[in-house]
Amino acid sequence: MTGLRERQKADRQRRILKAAVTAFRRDGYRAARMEDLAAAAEVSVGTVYNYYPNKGDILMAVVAMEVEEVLAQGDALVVAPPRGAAQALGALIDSYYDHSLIYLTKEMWRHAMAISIEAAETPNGRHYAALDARLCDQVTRLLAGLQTRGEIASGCSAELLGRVVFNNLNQMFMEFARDEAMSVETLKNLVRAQTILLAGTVSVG
Amino acid sequence: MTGLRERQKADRQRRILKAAVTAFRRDGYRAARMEDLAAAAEVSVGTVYNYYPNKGDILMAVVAMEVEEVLAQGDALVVAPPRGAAQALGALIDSYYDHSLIYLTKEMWRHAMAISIEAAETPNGRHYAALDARLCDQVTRLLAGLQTRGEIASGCSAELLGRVVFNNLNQMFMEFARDEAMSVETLKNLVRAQTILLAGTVSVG
DNA sequence: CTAGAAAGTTGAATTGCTTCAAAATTGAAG
DNA sequence: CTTCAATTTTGAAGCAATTCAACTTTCTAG
Repeated sequence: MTGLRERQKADRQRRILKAAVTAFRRDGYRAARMEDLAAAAEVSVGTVYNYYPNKGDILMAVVAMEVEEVLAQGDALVVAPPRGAAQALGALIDSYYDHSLIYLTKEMWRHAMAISIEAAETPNGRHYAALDARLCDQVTRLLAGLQTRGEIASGCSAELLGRVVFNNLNQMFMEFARDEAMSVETLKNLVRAQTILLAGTVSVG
Repeated sequence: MTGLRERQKADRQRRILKAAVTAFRRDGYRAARMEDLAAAAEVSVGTVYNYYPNKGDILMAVVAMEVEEVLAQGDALVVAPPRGAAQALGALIDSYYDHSLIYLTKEMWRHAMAISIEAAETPNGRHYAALDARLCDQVTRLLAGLQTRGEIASGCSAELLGRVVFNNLNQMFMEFARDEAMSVETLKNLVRAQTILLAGTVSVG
């Protein structure tokens, strides 16, 4: 079943990813050289490229870890949202932001975002776009649930509103990543006010 | 006054920028090599670097051209907006999108956006952020004007709403740049619906 | 007009990501 | 235990952006 080859392969994969997270966090994504990273993982540069097609993909693997966890947390909230449109949306958005810097630094996020735009048509970019789409969908599902519970006017499309809310929180997260000095609390407060404006306009009671 | 040196300098600057626009549009930003670009401008690579600190800055110069013209057009609209919140906002946003691919291709936009995030703390990134801020401010000024004219509820902060509208149109523009297949018309229709949702919630009459 | 300083140009060297042909390792069959 | 095919690893070569020390051109003053 688990032959030597397979075990070694899994082990190397793990070592490379671990080395990458360490190096990226310590030196920054740009400054971390593929050679250093390979050395830390105790493989050659060529081997790293056997596991990941390029440097950006390694970063994307880290992003995926972060976002998958965020999505899992978010689903729990969508299933049982707090009372009130503002509370529910606020809780979801806070949970996103609170879990945004566990594996990634702002600098790493900046590069991840840059790659996702720059290389939109590559597996890289598509993967990132897919994660984004799932987050957007999650916001939309929450809004749809709130409509069902009668906490948001049912006249307006949850799709449309969800997209706008998501676009806003996403853009604000970029702002946050851009500005090393901005704290998560500041971000949360800003977006909370904006989201209340958005949801408030269509909320009931 | 205009010594030989100054004339040559201005001439080279112009030649380099022109060569860049041509090369970027023809070969794509990534594929256009600094050497080709230098050759087309009839200078050496080193000279290009004497005029622009790096490849990204050349692209940013082109972005600046595009956005400055967009801002000028927009100001005309802000001064005398059409009747009705939806009409006025729609006109402004359409004017942005209609003038987005004059000098730049989608591919160039993608790289420009990537650079602006990736290198947020460099002159490059700051310049791009400043242009963004001016666009956001323009949207806000339009909204403030509509409030004065009584076409939007004066209870809500023009700052806040302007930011949200801008974040949304900006994010949608990124989507547009990411997707080679999306037409400007599609983009305009999508954003129009979203903006009406946003403005409609606070519009009067 | 000429010498020297100032400003600008040049392209070869450097750097770091990526590729790829040769070498090494692992698994399977006899 | 060999043999050989399949898989994987390796690191040197290739490529494109960027730097920089040597070289030119332009300007200024005498």
